[in-house]
Amino acid sequence: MKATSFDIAYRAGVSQSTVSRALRNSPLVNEETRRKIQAIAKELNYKVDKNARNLRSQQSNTLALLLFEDTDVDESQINPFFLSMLGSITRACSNAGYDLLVSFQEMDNDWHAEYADSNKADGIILLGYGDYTDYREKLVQLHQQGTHFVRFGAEVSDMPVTSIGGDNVSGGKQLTEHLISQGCKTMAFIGTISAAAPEFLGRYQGHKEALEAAALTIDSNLQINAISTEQAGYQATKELLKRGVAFDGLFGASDLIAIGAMRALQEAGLQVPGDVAVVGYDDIPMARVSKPALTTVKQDTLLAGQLLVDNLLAMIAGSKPKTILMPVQLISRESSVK
Amino acid sequence: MKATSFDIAYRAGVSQSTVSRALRNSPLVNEETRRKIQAIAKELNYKVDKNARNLRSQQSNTLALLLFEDTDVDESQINPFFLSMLGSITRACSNAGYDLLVSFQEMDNDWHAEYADSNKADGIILLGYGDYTDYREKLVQLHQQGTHFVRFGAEVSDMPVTSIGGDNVSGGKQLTEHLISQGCKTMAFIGTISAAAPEFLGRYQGHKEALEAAALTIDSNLQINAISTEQAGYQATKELLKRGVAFDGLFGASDLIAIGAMRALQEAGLQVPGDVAVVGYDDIPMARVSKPALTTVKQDTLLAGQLLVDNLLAMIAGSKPKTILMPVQLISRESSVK
DNA sequence: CTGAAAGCGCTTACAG
DNA sequence: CTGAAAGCGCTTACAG
Repeated sequence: MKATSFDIAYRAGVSQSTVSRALRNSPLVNEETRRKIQAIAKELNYKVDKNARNLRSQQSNTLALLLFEDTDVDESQINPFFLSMLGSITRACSNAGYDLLVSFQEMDNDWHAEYADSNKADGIILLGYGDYTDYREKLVQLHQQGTHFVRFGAEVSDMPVTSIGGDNVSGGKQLTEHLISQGCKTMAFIGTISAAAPEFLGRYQGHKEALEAAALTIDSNLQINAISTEQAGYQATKELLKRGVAFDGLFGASDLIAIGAMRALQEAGLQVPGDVAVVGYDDIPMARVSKPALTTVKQDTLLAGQLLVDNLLAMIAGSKPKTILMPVQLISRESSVK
Repeated sequence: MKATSFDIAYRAGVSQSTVSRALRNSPLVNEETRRKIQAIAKELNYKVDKNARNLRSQQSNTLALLLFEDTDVDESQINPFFLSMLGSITRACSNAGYDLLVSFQEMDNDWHAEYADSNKADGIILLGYGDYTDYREKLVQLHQQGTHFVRFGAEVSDMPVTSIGGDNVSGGKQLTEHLISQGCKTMAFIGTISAAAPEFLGRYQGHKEALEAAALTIDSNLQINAISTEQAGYQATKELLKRGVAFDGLFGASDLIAIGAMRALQEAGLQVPGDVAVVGYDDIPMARVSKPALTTVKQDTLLAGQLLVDNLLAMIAGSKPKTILMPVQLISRESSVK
């Protein structure tokens, strides 16, 4: 069957302890002995048993990635924005010699206890926008338990948590200034404005700041709540059109919302960007492909994934939680250029 | 610190063995004793240590998902088609009480030894199209080692491996028949035709069968190799246009290829579908959004993910490998309807 | 530099 | 139904 360190010890004529040391590159081993042992290990196709190692050393060398979804979203669809972070997270983990456990969670599950307490993972990465109110409570519990975790998203007030997120206020501002520069005077905003959705709230705040700076009016009739799906964006925009308040610019709080909004506008016979200029947020792959291609704000997901892992590892090693605000980048495409 | 089964035993006034049994719902425990133990466990926030359990019981209760990429693809991008399976795979795993380890691999790495030998995972799920030649060799090794694994994709000839895949021949045939029904007479095929890419090969075969059945000619000048990226589809189509051979239908071997192809056609001043009808393959989210929306073949990724997990678990439990060919579904959209 | 020994926290025959 | 004991395969003080 599977070779153990005792099998190697026997063949090498040394003790099992020495095998263990040699394989872990301990300096406490004669160079020649080490080479001999490593040769035998290779020959026998030996791999250290992770369960034994982890049990003994009391660490799992594993990180857990938990993805959250709004429960009202189609089960099969994950927000493509978070998916795009998966690549850099897995890569950063494997570079650090860590394994990555991935799981989708409903907000209301018992996930906050599951991973760290069972020694499955040394730390947790949290990804996903959901109802912040539920979420916050679990975060508090995680923190009280002393679990190491990091999350992508807006800063969590009055709690020492490592949050890495894009600068939503700046992104919202840049997009709105861009719309203004294209001549837009009356702008709609589609996306939930609530403390439960701090990302969207930040974008909306930037949006307002830009409007105020340009002395443009903010009409609450031109804002409609929507979660981050194409369908929600479509419905909200149809609802908006029903209200009969004219607008020449539309800010979708996410790309999915904006893409749904464009569909609703086009179905209503409006030209994008001619009649209404549209912008989104996230720069998901779809944004390049939609017609017209969507102007948006890009968050550097590659960097974010790397930072998430690096900071989690640092926390496990004992450093303090911190907040990182990543710069965002405006990507101008056809949907907003009049 | 963290509670152990001994802590619970002490408080409950029973032996540690009884605690273990009670928590695993063994019938060998008095109902009242069990309730008492479970209450204490809950109170202490006790979770079974996975490493200890796994070491003792010699199974990891974990599956590994390995995603492969062509090395020439942008590092940050994963084929959205495979990503869409991630959701159903994680869900199927957690329903079965298994954890899922996710990792991206380069084809040339040592992944085939990494997981099973170290007892990290009881079985492996392989996802991704890559160069089949390299791939096949590793599969043989995995099989020889007795590792349990399943893969999504075309059947592997003369090797007992569980392969679950869509019916590429049927899909290729359906799409081509659809193009013929729209009046196309001369069709281009963009996608690598090689034994190293059996998925595309199957689609091409179905394509040819449909053309032959309709007595249409197959011009090798109208086929160009391309891997599954938008960029490759774009480049190949530009190359095709340079050849100056006229065509009125274009079959992209994947949606990404087809979307790149549409861009090249449109840039060349051709109307899709007016001048050239275009079809793709996979039904990735982008296909709905592109303009014109892309006609394609949908593979049931939800079902596929579930089957992959179910069959891997069955193999671990001792059942024989098998091949499953899943039906595919034509989705007709604007890009092909003249 | 090396070996003997303890022990990580469980599960599971074995005996009662 | 319950307990005492062995043992999964390692790592790591401890002693030399």
